[in-house]
Amino acid sequence: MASSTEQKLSGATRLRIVNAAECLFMEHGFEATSLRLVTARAKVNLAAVNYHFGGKDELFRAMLAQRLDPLNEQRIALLDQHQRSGGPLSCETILSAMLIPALGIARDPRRGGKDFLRLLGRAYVDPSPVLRHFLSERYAPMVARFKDAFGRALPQLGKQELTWRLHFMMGALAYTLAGTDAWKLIAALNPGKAGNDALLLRRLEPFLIAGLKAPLPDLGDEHPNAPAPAGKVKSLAGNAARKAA
Amino acid sequence: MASSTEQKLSGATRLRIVNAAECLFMEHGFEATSLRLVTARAKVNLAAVNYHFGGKDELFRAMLAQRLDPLNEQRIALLDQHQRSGGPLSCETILSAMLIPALGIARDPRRGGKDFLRLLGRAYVDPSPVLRHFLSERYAPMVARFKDAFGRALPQLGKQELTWRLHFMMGALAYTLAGTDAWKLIAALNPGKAGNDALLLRRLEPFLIAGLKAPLPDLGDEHPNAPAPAGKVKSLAGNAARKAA
DNA sequence: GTCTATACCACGATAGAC
DNA sequence: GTCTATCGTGGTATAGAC
Repeated sequence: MASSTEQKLSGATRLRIVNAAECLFMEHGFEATSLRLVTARAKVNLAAVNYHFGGKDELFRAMLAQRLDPLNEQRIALLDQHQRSGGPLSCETILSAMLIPALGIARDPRRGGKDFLRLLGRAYVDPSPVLRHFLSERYAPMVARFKDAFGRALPQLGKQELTWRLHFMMGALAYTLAGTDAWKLIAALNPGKAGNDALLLRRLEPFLIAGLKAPLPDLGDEHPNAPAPAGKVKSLAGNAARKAA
Repeated sequence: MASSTEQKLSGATRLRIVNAAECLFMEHGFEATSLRLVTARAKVNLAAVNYHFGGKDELFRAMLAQRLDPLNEQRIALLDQHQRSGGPLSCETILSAMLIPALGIARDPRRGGKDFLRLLGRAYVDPSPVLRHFLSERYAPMVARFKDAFGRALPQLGKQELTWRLHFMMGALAYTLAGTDAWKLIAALNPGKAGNDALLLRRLEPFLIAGLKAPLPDLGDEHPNAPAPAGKVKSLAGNAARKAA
């Protein structure tokens, strides 16, 4: 049942590097973290990063996978557990299988805490194609399982519509977890209190559930106040025809 | 009635720099865009950036403000227009005042098109404190106006709850606009068709509206003087206590 | 006040000695 | 496996020309 991510850990050096990189990447972000800083904290030579990982990018991805894969595996396991326990699942139950493992990370400083979620949210909107491809690959199994589960719970949604709603949901989730504001806000309001993060999720939950269950959009273009029949907009084609470097 | 953002445009150099920076920042992102590239495209000396803007950060912020401020002013103007035309506004109307100006930008390559919205979304999750402060400052007037409008349309929400829901909504919105996936997906599905972006917003709209109107969360046993240990929140913490490998 | 040339120092990467 | 030396490129600061 080991994580499916790990290659051989050849020595202590590799481990020291990822551990140092973890803190620094989460604290300062990718670009603001220099390999010289990482190697200094890890007490290894600068060139060791290149030897063990091949470059800064790959160190980043390795560190990300080490946290992300267990999170998604945990989500799937929780969903499995719910599905084994009988009848059809409610949206609330399915959603909780996504949120609770994330909450567990947010509460565990040893797994990066809120900083990891923030880093994840940032990576999610990063324009770098390699990072995007890496992330979607890592997310794919989890997303597929949950899409299926939500599809059963929301049969009125077509396949396309379901895809979009999950997209919106992941967006609200990513930004909520990623934004510094949310965590700072709850920390400022209730400084001494535990469970603020749980409170945040209990607020996010009804918002997302209602969004998922929302009535189907009216996609007809025939409405009097519908903004754009085809003939009306000409600038879009020009935009799509822009040069792709 | 002019934009409240602009200081004196002393010369052509400053303009040439922002124009060049706009394309490059939007295309490659902040870090991947070098000042040497910008100044080369603008056909000005490298040091001119530092002279006119003080540094790369401030050039970025200046360029961002030039696009963002008109967008938010347009949103406020649209909301004003709706409010002047009579009775209380529906959530749908208020939301449309936010979405339609953004749609206008997405469709206008001369204002950055979708690239600008993507850049905006990225900036939104940037960990840099200066950038965050800059953005929240630029957003503040618009957010305040819309918060007030939504507050009237959703009187059942308390002030705090309203704040959170707007936060969630902005998150889903920013993510949807920022993500490359959404635009690529609609472009792939309907390559020749105009109005795809409008279609996306018509799908996003009911999701957001339903989320805003969602029933109030059950914040359960949280009381000011009842400190909550981990085991307290039953449905969440109980499950969260699973193995932490 | 504007603009230019140039010098700095930190960064990521790499080759080659050990 | 590890280390040193070095390369090309990045943002920035400054001195001085116009």
